[in-house]
Amino acid sequence: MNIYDVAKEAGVSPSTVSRVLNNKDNVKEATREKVMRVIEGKAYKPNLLARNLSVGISRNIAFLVPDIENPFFAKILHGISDCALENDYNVFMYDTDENTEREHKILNNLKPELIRGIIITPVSELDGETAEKLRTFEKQGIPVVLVDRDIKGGKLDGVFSNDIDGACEAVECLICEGHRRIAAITGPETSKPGNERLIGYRKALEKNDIPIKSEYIISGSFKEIGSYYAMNELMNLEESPTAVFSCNNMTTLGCLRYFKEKGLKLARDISLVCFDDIKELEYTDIHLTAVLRPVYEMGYEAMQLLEKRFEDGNILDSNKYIIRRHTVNAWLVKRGSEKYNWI
Amino acid sequence: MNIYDVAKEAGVSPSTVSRVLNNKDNVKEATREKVMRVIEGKAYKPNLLARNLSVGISRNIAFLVPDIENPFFAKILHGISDCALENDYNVFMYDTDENTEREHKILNNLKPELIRGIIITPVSELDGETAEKLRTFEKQGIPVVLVDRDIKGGKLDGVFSNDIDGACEAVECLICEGHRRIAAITGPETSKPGNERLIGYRKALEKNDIPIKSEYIISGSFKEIGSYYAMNELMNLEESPTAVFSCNNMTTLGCLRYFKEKGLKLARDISLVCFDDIKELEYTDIHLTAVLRPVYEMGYEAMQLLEKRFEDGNILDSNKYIIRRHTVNAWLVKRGSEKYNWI
DNA sequence: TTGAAAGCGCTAACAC
DNA sequence: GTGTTAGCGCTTTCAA
Repeated sequence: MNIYDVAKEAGVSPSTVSRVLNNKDNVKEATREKVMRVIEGKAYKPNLLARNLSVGISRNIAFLVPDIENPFFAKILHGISDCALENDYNVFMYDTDENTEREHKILNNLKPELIRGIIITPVSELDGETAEKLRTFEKQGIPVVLVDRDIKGGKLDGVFSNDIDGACEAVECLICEGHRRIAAITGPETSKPGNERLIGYRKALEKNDIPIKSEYIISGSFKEIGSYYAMNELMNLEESPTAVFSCNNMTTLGCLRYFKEKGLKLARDISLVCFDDIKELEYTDIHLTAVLRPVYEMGYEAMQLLEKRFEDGNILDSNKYIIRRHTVNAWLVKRGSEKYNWI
Repeated sequence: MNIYDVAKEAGVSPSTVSRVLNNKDNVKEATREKVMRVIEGKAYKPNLLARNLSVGISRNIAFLVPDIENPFFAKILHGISDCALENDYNVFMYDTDENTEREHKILNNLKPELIRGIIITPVSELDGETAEKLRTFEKQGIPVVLVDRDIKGGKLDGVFSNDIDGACEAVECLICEGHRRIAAITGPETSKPGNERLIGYRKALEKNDIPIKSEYIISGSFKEIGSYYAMNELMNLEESPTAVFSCNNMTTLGCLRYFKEKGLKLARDISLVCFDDIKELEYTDIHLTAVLRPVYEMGYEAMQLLEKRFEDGNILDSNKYIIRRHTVNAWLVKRGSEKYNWI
């Protein structure tokens, strides 16, 4: 059943059916109703493939995520997915596995004709190739919205969080507890989150006249295992830290693993504050003091930004191409892990 | 740039270009090379939309998931996504939010022309409408593969786990520890996992001549809050249970919440075994004894089953329509929470 | 307000 | 082996 069948049945031309289907106003009410009756009677649904081919645009968007098993990203995807559903968009999901090459491959295979826009949390901010590819998509009229992480050298739309202030607040909370030997297990410094959280850490120390010791700053690569080794290194220092700032949920797990293995008790032998929450810990003995963010909302808003870009029409047409970057605030929730000698 | 441009450039006809593009064998090697040079030189990529419209099939699949924030499903998606990427399929992700109506809506809006197949964990097994819709897709030549949960009254391909044996083993582990008053916080009995885990629970008790008390069986609806209330109800019984079998990761969190609030200590005041793991608890004081499954692999295999169905060709053509249902084994990992009066 | 016809980019049956 | 041509199902000028 296609548009010709409907036309014949309704005694009009295909173009009229098309007009009705697309809510054009230049069609007589009586005709519209006549056509609608056939459409509903036969439960006719237009073929999107054909329409997309004809018009040149689809209603699919692609989301490239570094690790869908990380609850942070699952929540982002949930937000995107909800907003997309409400506005009748479909979401392609691609897991880049925190792997730059894989990201390139996926980006290369992405068919412009199949997608209307891209939402991405890029693997690395150092990576010029991804940045280049994304800009190419923009030039082709396929807008890109970044989430959480930025890309190399370039301004693209995005939803980010104020990590500097959040991190600073977290570390100051440690300082308030009397800590002076505070270490940081960071992510890749080349990523916006990794970088900004480190800046926040530095800022807090500087503000409080605590000298920054380079041996107290170790990258855990935003991974549990990396963090575990980093923790090990830290605690083997001659003057080991009394407190740690962990830069994301994965590195936090690495810390916890280390503490557990070494029998270090949180809030007694060691203090910990971290970026991002781990909700499963709520009912355990681990009472994480953490910087929280409106994660679901970040995903939801990314999709909204993308739609705004669709509404803008083709960027190439206008010079008034406004970059939209939104930064949401993070906040600290104290639960006890910032304490020391407490128990 | 389209197939005509390539044809002109290479001095052949569009159909020859098409033949080269699709690796048909009836084209002279010299011609093929000539065409390939143009294709590569111009970095020409065929328009998938047009091809799909022409051939009538696409390389997109839809995955309908009840809750992408549940780590279990995130892992399933990861498996699906990896297998899809390897075989050059794209994955549409839809979150049904454990909501039947939403599931129907999504299924209704799914465009047959846009998808080649469906992988779904249906919200409810009681729901005839979803079952009906899925069968309609099958009839249209769009195969469906179930994951984890079954659908009402109908045999469709799927990947499941042996929940009966897994649950039984878990409960027997409690019995071994001397427990007699063992409760179960179940999921919807109308779902295969909910149902089978309950059967496993019953089987374990029967095998060990322990009478089954209906007040010991309460549904937590596979949700944290439902489980929390269920736990409350259980512990207010005159003869409250000494051990609990929790039927999934969400209900486990509900139990933990209750225990925490009431100051009940695991392995001392109460015992707990559960279905599915919560990996974040590994470094805490909660040492869950849990039934594990090869979750990632289940997702990966679901995608493989779907491809097998694609290879089968149109079901309507042949009467030898073989249903492929695979059941993976679950296994128990003891970590201590099955103990009682232990600490 | 409506219809005829060309076109979106590709495939495939048929002819040469 | 290769080219011609008629679709796939829709949109959109242009003319009426």
